Amino acid sequence: MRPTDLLTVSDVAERSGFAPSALRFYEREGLVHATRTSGNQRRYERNVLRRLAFIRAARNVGLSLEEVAAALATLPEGRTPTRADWTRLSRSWRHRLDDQIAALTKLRDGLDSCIGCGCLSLKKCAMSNPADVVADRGPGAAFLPAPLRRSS
Amino acid sequence: MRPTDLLTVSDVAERSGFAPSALRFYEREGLVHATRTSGNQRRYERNVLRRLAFIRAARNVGLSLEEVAAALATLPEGRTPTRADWTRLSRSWRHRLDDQIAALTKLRDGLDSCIGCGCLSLKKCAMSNPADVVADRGPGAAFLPAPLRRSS
DNA sequence: CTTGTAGTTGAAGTCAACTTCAAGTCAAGC
DNA sequence: GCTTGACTTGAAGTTGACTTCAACTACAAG
Repeated sequence: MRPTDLLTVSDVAERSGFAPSALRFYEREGLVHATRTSGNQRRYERNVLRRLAFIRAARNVGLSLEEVAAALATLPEGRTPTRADWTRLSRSWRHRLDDQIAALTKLRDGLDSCIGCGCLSLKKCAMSNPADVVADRGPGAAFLPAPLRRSS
Repeated sequence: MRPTDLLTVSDVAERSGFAPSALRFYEREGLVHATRTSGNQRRYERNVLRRLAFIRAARNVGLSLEEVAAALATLPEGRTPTRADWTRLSRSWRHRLDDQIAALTKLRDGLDSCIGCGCLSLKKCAMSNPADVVADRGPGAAFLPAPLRRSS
């Protein structure tokens, strides 16, 4: 589309759905990389789109940018990541999603009994204290997965 | 436990699991109410614990404080809320949880096929674009329920 | 009455994940 | 070569839900 096959920031913004400001932010945070023209404008290689797709997907799963960065850092340095590389990164999400679904399901089922009783007891109600645990705010047993958790 | 049956801020903090600072914040925001001693210290009625239980539960379901406030505002002014009042408030969460669970399940199932293909295509992959919709950032079709959504 | 713990306030800080702004520079079509 | 729109930067602002701080006051046990 351009003299070379490099993409401008607005190309990438349009194709990835991320705002240009987000792209710059991600670059500052080390999540994506861009080369520069002689005039200091960003030029992206096409593979950045896959990286951005990964980032969006990871955010949907509930990963923080920090976690995403850590995951991306495990990609091989020298070569272009293969399909298998991406698959490896995605596979761990399955677990995370299972956990999230299980937590919400438990919450919902707790709600069913809660509607029956109308109690909202702090110590007993599955909705406000879903794991049947007396609120112990230690770092240990968090009921909801991080993205859903309200810690205090 | 005290001369009257009124609770101090630390009583409530301990029993509800909310930090005193959160309790003061909730009071400023109009979510809970406290009377004052002659020396201007807060004294809570016991029913505040139920209100706080509701707040915690609502937060777990993914409601914002603003939504919680709106829900609490529908409670009757004059009388102490009945079991039926709380039940009515809780009932609407069932839907919300169902939506959240459905969204996550769809995401997970999308992941299964995604692991198979390793594509992470922006336009096609269920993980980064789970509703099979070209990213249209209008206010309309949001894939995930609000608490899970990453809007851009 | 003294002492120490618990409580009070408004203002400011925190965190994540960006967005917005101002002031200026680059690239491309005519 | 000129104009116009795209791009650059660092700094500051945004949002939600609180937490932290400093400076001060209240309450209850001894």
